[in-house]
Amino acid sequence: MTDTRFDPSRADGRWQRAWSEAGTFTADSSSSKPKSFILEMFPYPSGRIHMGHVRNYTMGDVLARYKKMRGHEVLHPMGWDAFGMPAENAAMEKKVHPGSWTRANIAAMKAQLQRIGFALDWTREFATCDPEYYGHEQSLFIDMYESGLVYRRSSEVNWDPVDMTVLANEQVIDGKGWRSGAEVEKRKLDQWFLKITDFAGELLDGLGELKDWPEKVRLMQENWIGKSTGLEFSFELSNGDKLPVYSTRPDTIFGASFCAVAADHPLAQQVGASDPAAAGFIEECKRGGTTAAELETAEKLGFDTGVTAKHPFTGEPLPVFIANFVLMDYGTGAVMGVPGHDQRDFEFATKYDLPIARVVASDVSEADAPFEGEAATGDGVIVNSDFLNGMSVEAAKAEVNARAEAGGWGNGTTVWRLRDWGVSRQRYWGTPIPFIHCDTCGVVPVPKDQLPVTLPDDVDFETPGNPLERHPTWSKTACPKCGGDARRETDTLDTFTNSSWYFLRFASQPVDAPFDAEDVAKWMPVEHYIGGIEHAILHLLYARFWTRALKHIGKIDVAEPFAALFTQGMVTHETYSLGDGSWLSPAEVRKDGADWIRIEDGAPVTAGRVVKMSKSKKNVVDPDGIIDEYGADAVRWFMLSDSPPERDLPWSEAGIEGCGRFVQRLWRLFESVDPDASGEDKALARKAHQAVVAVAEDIEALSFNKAVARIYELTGAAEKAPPSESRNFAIRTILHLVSPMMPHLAEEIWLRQNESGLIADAAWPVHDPAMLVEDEVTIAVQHKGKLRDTLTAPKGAAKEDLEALALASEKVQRSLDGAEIRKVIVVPDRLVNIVT
RNA sequence: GCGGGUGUGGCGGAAUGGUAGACGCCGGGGACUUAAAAUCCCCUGAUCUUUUGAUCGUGCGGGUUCGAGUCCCGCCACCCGCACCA
Repeated sequence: MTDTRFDPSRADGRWQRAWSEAGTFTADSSSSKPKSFILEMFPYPSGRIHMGHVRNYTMGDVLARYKKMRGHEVLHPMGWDAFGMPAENAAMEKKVHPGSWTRANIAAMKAQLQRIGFALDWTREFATCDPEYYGHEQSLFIDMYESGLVYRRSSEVNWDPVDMTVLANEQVIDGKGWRSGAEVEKRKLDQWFLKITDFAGELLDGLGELKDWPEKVRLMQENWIGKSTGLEFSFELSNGDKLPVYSTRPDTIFGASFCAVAADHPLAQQVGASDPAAAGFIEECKRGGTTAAELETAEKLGFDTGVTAKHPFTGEPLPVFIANFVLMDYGTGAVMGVPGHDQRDFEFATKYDLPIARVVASDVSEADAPFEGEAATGDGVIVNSDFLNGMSVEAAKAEVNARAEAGGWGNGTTVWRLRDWGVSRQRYWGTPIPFIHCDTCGVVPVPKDQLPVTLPDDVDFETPGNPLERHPTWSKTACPKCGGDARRETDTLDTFTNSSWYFLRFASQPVDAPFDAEDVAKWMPVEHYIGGIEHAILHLLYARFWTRALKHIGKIDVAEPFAALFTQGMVTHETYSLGDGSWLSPAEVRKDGADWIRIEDGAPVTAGRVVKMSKSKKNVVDPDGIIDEYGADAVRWFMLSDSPPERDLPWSEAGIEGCGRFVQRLWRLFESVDPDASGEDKALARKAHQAVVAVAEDIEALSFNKAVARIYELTGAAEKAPPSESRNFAIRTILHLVSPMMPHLAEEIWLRQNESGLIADAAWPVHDPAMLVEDEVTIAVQHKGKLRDTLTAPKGAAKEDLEALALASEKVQRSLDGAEIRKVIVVPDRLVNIVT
């Protein structure tokens, strides 16, 4: 029975069921095999799987299947990052409960993932909105609270007036909410915080050990944590108070000509209270835009408070300004202004006509060198600075720090840019914060035997704001301590907490605890974590923090959750637009000669830039339709072909067609095996052995595009070769090599070749090292640095023989044209270069 | 402004300092077919040349080297991240 075509519509489902029934990809924690935890960032159940998911999960899938073939016990799980605002928005717009909306999306997306044939352990599937999951999260949150890692304080927060919620600093982009895009306001609220700043140093130092993380991500986190060292010291003010400031350049202290405080600094508030002009200026500062463009051009503005600060060394009085460029939430919210050596201070001093002194110069003789329109921020020697004169910048810093500490007016300190993580959200669809407010006992954690604190189902989304707060009964409870009337916390946790420990729950999921430390130890850390670069800071930093925090409180013994991180590129597509600027989807247009037109009415269409697939630009291609047409294997193959995985992958109709053709090409190749063929084809056999090694190396380096190219090469060679035992061997090898990438086709062939069991359980082919070595090599012959001829020589030929062979070449002789040979360079097995 | 990345045919991209363009896509020509689809074969960086072949060619300008896409110095362009962080 010879079928001329592979029919994915029949084969795909059959094998997906076979794997599921056999439990092929169920991970066994008690296995004695080496363990591999392969993880892709779990999806938010938005409704549909998109091409970005497909690419992400295909990469992880190839790794997982490959690791299994190499004899590893593989954990490759999948779940749902199911809390979040889209569900509440859907509730408001479509009048469905966030829970049912989310569950329906999960069901649809799971079916889509299963159609692609991913080697996932579905027995460990969970959604973060499962009460079992968030109940354990509540329990961990209480543990952290009891260890002092959770605290509550009133704080000015970023309030999103459209989503009616608080946003973390990280969720404010250019002064606007990351989701709503609305201008963020400042509000004071009682908030829950996680003490990520306790771990700032650890999180920074830990980056050094993450050798298999992209340099880019490590740098982004490093900048985000933002360590700086300097001197914190106090000025004595003319009004009797002290003004603490922070500076990284105490060496320039003799160049200080003013002080400046933030608009919301206590001193500014104090002055503003009695001086309407000051109050007006403070208001103006708060109104000032915070977008990049506005900051770029914003003028440095100040308001002289009339208060002066006494210079700690010279005793000179320095004017104290309220200034629009000083930030309250960094350092002490106040700075000393050194115009000569800080660009902002320079601009400020120029505007307000303050002295600009030089205290750092390239050389002592340059002590009076004028400024050239900007501050001198470079290195040099200290000048015009009394006892610091002649010192290097570094030595002067140390000297000033020492004198400040000895004098008791300052201390060398480290300042971090990282802020504590505000996790309170005034939303419904999230993990309820498991605390109770009692008028007598204060804030009391919910006793663990009462967890989970579950969300009520009967909620109203008609009015904006937090449905939990409006619920008639939910928040009413008894205090666990005194039994009196009390109120439940109505804030829920930021969804980033859900994704901060989910990998631990994948590794181990007992009923009565978040995880079992022993099982966690078996699987963690994640060997390969794959996902988008957009999580470089938030999710990845929070997950690192939770892991360290859980280690700190003795729950686990792992410090870093992800041994290797891979950030894959996006799937992109050309964009199409009409003359009026409206976007068209790829399905609505077609090519007409050299131009694009709308199919419907032939209207001319402009093909625009190739950008990330997005609903707004309509340049999306739905995976389901493509799978219907070409089958799962063709889609998987496309995702791995051509573009290196870290770069963007441009989707193209021609590309997927090519992949579909290749699936059929392989089918025909496998069908062409003549089991009775005999004879050796050493060159082909060698190619097969080489491919086994090369494809393995490529997969391990996640260079899937190269692995794909190697398989194409071997396939081409096998197609052309006459029947032989070697050819059958090469074809069998191809079958194994493609099986992680095209698992359905591979199973189908495996069955047709009467092999037993599933190829998914088969081992990676073993290569013969002796067969990797060529016995003949092609030698390039160069003259004047250019290629003149190539010749064939036995592998390992002597230098003299190669030289003689090269000189014997007619082409080489013609190029030499009788010139005198000065030197001959011979690289064994590679080339001969003749220098004249 | 600071930090990082990328730049190679018509396109996606290969290439331990050693034959630039593997592999795929597009395109051209041919075979098979009544025809089409499918499939197979050949060609496909540029210029010159009938061919043999020659010259040029990895963003730009220098340099190191017998030999540079690869190393060094100096630029340019584009993309990404951060940004009044004292």
